[in-house]
Amino acid sequence: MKPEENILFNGINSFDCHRMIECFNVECRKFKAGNSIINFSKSSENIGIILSGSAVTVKYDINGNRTIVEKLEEQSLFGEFFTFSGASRNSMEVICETNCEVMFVKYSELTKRCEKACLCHSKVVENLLMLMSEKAISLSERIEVLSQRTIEEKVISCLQIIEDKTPEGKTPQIPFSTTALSDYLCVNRSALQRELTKLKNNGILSITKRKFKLIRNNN
Amino acid sequence: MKPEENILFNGINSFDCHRMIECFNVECRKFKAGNSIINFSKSSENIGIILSGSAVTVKYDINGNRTIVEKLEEQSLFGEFFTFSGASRNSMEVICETNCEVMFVKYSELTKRCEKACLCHSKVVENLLMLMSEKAISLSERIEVLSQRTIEEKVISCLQIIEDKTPEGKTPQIPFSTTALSDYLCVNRSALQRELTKLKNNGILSITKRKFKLIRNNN
DNA sequence: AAAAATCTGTTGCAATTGCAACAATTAGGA
DNA sequence: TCCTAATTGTTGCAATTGCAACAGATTTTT
Repeated sequence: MKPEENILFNGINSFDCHRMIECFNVECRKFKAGNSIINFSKSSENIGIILSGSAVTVKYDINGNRTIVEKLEEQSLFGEFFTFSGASRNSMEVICETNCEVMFVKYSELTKRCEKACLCHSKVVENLLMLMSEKAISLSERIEVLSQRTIEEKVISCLQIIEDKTPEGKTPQIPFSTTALSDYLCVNRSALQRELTKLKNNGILSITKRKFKLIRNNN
Repeated sequence: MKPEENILFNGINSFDCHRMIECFNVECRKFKAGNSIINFSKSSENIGIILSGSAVTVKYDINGNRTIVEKLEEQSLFGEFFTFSGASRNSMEVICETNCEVMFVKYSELTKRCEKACLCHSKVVENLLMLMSEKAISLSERIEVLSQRTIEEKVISCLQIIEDKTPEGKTPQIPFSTTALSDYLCVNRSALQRELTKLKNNGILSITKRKFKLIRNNN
């Protein structure tokens, strides 16, 4: 995907885009599946945007447990919160799931005022505010899931959020393998498996591969 | 507190502040303890800032269980994520704990370009980006705590974050009662109590009222 | 196509957690 | 001040969860 097709430049014409990409010193890099894009232990000045491929933000705790903090798809932003606040969170890292193209923009470029491209500059800031909001909402959703007390409730809450986001007519789909889902839900894999089987047996859930359907009893 | 003393107007002189407050059509309102400031089920154009008092963002799940999503103190922003993304998360609400003064700014006012006050306008946007980042970080911290597998790990993780934020020389302090802490950690109160007692008996933690100290064995 | 690695699904058992019930203490209001 | 409500601290028991170990299925690599 070309940098100017990125969601950050939404609503800005091609000519202005190219001018800004130059003006902002945008840097594009490619990464191979499995490699680390960025490690938040060293604080960075950059905001990253996935142009193609997918990645995950992971965190390792002291015991070596892996937690998937967030799944990053095409058009996802990362690093922006730490960049803007100056905080540095150790042991967090962005890892490519597939080969990725990534675009980096310096924070200082985004907030500085630039006479040449002032109009579209505010549009970029507006887009950035929207992207950050959406990301924060996905963090809130994660909290909603994790705040459920039992594995069963966590699973249902998670699947319901996915279902609500799935466009009319499409089949809801879990974006993870079962193993990765257990990392996302922060529970033991086999305990998750047990609950999934139970939900299936009780007719509450049907799953084929990653596609699923929740059967609600609307009484 | 006066609107111009608000953190959103950081770094902007008093004269420009007054000009912007007028230009932005800022609205200030007072709320009584226990009342609802805003209900996110109807999407709003406003960003709110607590000028005085404290409030909580609460969420009700399908079973009617109440979860405290966030504690809002003086200078806290709320509604900004939903405002910018246009998403509407039903069943979330901001409730006053004490009497509150709240300032509302329309989203459209913040992103529009304004010839009269352009320089300080970008400063406001920069401030807003920082505030949103900090809020997102506090959401990430919540996830970090909730992603711990056991109550013991959750408590330690939570207390460590508080300790890290406490300025040199001051005693770390839990911002909740034990009962509220169990809501924040999403665990059973008496189970939390049991773990706290265990940590104390094992010499890992000392607590007096809400003030505490973690005794780490740095091997 | 064979071999290796990873993922899925299952189960017994031990550890952790939730629940309920209770007494003791503290905070808040009349 | 006294009374009431809320919070703290404790415990036995039941339910849930984590752990380990395993077999089968699937995917990836050679």
